[in-house]
Amino acid sequence: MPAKLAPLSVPALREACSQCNLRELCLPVGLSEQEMGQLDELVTLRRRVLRGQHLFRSGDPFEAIYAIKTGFFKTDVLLEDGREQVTGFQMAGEILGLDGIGSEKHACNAVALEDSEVCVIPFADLENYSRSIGALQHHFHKVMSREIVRDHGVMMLLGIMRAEERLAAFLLNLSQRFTARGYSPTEFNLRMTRNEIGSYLGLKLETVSRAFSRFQEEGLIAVHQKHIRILDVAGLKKLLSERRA
Amino acid sequence: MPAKLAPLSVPALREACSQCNLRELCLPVGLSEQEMGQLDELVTLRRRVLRGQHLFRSGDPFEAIYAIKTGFFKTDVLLEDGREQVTGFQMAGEILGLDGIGSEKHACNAVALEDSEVCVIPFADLENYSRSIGALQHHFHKVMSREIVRDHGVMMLLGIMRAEERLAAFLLNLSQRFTARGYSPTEFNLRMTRNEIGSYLGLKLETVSRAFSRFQEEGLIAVHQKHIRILDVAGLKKLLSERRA
DNA sequence: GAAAGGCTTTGATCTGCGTCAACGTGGGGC
DNA sequence: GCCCCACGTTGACGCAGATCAAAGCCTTTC
Repeated sequence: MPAKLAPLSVPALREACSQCNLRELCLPVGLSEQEMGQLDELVTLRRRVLRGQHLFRSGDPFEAIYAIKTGFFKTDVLLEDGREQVTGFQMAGEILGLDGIGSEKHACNAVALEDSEVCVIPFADLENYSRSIGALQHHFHKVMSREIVRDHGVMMLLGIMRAEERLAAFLLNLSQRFTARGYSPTEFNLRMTRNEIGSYLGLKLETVSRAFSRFQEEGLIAVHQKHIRILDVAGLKKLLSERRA
Repeated sequence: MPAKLAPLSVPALREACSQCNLRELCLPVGLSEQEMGQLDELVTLRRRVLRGQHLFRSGDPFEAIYAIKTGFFKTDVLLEDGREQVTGFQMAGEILGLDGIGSEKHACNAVALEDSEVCVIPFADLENYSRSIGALQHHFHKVMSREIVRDHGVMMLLGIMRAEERLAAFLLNLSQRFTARGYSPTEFNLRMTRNEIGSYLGLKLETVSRAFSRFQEEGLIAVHQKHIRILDVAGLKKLLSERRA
């Protein structure tokens, strides 16, 4: 875990949201042409975060939320004794930093898993704009709400599913999110290590590795290191719905 | 699990937020006298929910969020095969229904664990009011954000803590919330069954029961059925911070 | 006030995943 | 292009918590 700081800030390229190819996935969903133009004033700053660097750390003062323009992140929480819980993996178009609003400090760490770029959305500005742009206000509320629903899904993973169910749910979720971004639903590269997957799913890395091997033996997927090919989507889904003794 | 429906709606008693003794805990936190008066127009409906009844069910159309005036709730998500994950327990002053905003349908079930009363907050109205009352807007965002942080805490429980750590964290959390409401930090009645605690903590009811017994043997608490007396707060906290082989 | 049924406790046994260990492998840096 | 080291795989074994079982208790209902 590299401790280097200070990813550089770059002055805004003049385009922001209205020209962004993620506008159908990200904050501007549902805004009119003209309203989206207003967002261009809101999002005037980008920030590069190199692989392994932190976008923010738990305890940092909260000032902005971040929309991922390119790249891949994980968020995690650390216990004093060093145990780590990965709370999520985020990809392009998704929002980081919502946990910081409540206490005015970030409540988790956000680490880039590959070289990434984020749009900085100063939170006070967002609240101002969303007071005049109803669609922005409403969509922002939806984004937060979906984060809550997503978290409840993870609680189900962790609370009641067995190891292979957890991994199947994880792969199907990734597949669906890659699809929404125009990538293959069945073939992708994992950006995270087995250890990070395990931490997210409440499993040890050996268990994750064994589950991958088992899925491969059963013809559900083909794994080679971080490269995954899903061979039998229905089979993975069946794993999720069937309970066994 | 009783399936009775249709809790009755009662016309608003003319007082709502400005006279409510929960106003320092609930949505109106941080509002001026005058702004709080405006909330009285927003919250014009209460609803009684008897023990065992649902306030809403997963899939119900989302129209309002709810502030608990009196009583105690659980929220849960059910898997098709009948497995249940309790996602939270809510008490007076806390907000229910935030999960529904994103999809316009409720994403969990909310069940009263004792006879309860909630204030109905029509969501479209809340968004309107919060466009003119900045403090309301901001506080609402804080409420949602804290829900996300709370969920991350539960993910930590479920992902990396052992059974006794989970139960200790659960008791300390209840204690702290009772304290904030003016009740004893060390003596209270659980409103939920061992099974519901287990479902929340990702444990089986027998494990919960055994952990209670163990805590009692060790002099940390006194348990008699649903009645809990915490004898050694520091001891419970120590359980959380110390890692063992 | 008695019966019934849900909830809780406790014990015995089982098992899925963790732990420990050893070895394989591929990508990044010199 | 080679070496190194972080990452991944696989096997053997152990244990925390699940499962199965049985009995007692408390609350609700009529």
